[in-house]
Amino acid sequence: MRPTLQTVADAVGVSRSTVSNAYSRPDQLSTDLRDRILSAARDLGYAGPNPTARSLRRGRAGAIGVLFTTGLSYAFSDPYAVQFLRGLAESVERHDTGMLLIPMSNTDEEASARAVADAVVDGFCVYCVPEWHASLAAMRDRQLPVVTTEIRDDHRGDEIQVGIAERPAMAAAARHLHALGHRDVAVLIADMAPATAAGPLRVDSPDAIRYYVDRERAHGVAEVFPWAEVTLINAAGNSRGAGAAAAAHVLDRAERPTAILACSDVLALGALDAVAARGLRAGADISVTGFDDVPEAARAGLTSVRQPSVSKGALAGELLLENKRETADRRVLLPTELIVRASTGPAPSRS
Amino acid sequence: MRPTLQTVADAVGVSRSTVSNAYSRPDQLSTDLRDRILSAARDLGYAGPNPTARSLRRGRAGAIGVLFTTGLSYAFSDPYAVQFLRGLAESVERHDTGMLLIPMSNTDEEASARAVADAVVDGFCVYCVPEWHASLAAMRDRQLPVVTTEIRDDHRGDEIQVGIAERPAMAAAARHLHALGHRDVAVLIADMAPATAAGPLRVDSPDAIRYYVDRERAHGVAEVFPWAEVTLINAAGNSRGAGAAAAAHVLDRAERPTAILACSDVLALGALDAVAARGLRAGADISVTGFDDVPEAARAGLTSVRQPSVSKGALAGELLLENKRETADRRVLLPTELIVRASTGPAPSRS
DNA sequence: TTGAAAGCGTTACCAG
DNA sequence: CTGGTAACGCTTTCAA
Repeated sequence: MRPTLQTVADAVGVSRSTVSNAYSRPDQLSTDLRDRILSAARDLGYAGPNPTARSLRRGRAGAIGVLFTTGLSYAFSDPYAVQFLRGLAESVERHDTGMLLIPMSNTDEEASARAVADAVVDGFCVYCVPEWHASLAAMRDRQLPVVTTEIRDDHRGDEIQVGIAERPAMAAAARHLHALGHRDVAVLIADMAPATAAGPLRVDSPDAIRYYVDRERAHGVAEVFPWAEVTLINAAGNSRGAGAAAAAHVLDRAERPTAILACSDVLALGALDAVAARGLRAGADISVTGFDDVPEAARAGLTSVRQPSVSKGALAGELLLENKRETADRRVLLPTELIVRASTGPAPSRS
Repeated sequence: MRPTLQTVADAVGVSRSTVSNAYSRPDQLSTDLRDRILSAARDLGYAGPNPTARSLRRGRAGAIGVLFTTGLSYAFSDPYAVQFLRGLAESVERHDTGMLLIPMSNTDEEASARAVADAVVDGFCVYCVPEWHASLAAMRDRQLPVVTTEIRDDHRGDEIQVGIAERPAMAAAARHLHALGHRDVAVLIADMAPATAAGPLRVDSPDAIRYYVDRERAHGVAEVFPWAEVTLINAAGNSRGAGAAAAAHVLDRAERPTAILACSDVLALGALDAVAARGLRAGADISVTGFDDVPEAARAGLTSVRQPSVSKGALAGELLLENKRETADRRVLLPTELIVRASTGPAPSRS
């Protein structure tokens, strides 16, 4: 049998409490005794206080659960996600807390729900999970603090929210294109619902778009361009490849749009790939905008809507772990900014 | 106070065990009683069995800890890491297990060590952590099953190992270049130790390289080219930007090497960026090879050493969670293959 | 099909 | 500075 605190206590001839103190409160006992206990523990092969037992007793798991969609491609392949996660990791670490990754399977929602129910955590951070996913219900059942990256009007209970104003942010990009004379634009969304086909999509209103972020950003475009004249393309995934494939759908048309607004930089970078592959010049023959302003965007000269990804993650962690009481502190709107680069330019005159 | 199993049991007028069964063994009681219990639980606001308590009692944490270096850039920004992680996630999920991310801070090793000591997990997966890191000692103290992605001769205890033969894999790339007539080559390593300066590095033997993977791959190069004639460049980070900056160091020399062997694809892609930025043609003016064969490599026409990243992760998870007994099953060598693309070509004749 | 009892390994409190 | 006592919330025999 594995040695426990008791084993060590017996060996040294002290009580459990003292051994416990030797590990968790070094100042509560003489250095001498502490050393004796620690070395006895080593000799006995005691692995240190059992974290599970400690958690139970302390009433603190020492970790937060991170729910994120696996989508068609793995979420972390988006640099934006990586940055968000880094911010989250930093603040979580400062609170001596870990991150339990809970990938949301799209094929087996029940498995994910079970994972959520069994997660040894003190709270959850939800990131890009479709609102209909079974695991979200399971999460609410846990009645733990929750932070989301979506600022929603239908504020669910007391979820903490940290995010950006999606519509105006995207509208800024749309307005930029409009000012450049563009009138015929396409919007690239990532819709990662299972079994969605990539390709053009015809919906009467942005409201019909399933994912919150896609939907809101589409609304932003609709604020500037009449929705009926906008071409909506579903990339069915959030990756560079998916973006390229989706862009191909409109680039190869006889009457191609003069601009493409992508809902993420990875999609936009893919669109640029497709543009280049056809020998077209971005910013001249066709304009492309992205969203997030990831490092690659700068390198590629991509006009993009910048959002503070790292801070978003850091704040999410901070708010979740400090669990502020005042509602004002539980909803943070972060600023965005349109960064104009070479990928956008005046609309070419139609032939 | 929060309701517990007992609260529900009292309310319904049954024993704790019955309520427990209602959740964990639905077949052990009548549907009727079960429904009564579950609805009472809902009314009382009972959040379901406490995962921590359950873990303690069952002796199973239901998660594995993933140790990875944060390096200078966040580890997941390497597509290779993402693929590995995806494989790991898949097999871990199949075992109804979660993944607890434990980033290894380079600036505060003790914090990481504490995180490892407190992690509620059943085992660890170590991925790209420098061997001297304090957290590894903390991990061994836990005496839990461990899987590494390095096949080492100094086989540490009974760690499970799944990896590739690093030297021969890299030697294949070197041999390919040698056959093309290259004699003056540079090697790009990622060495992410804290406070390392990027730039050329002069070491008497690959043995002096700190990171296992860098070291072994350098050895592979040394099997083909006399080490004294190889230029070693430290990118001090594993990112595209770091690769570009590192490559610049040799590209701007009067006598630049005719080929660059990068220890990862992201570094190689960065090198290609640097090559292109100087108006040089990869595969003609200078050859570049990568390692991993991530999707971007194909897109960029990069010659690379392919390794089965996803399977590596999947196998790591599998072996860790099944915890096979026989030593033969605890060490898996995965195949690699050199994929030749346009980024390598005959060595240009020296002017 | 249900219930009673016995822990799982720790930490917190309070007395000495 | 040290030790006894009482939880923490659950699962698991085993017997009824």
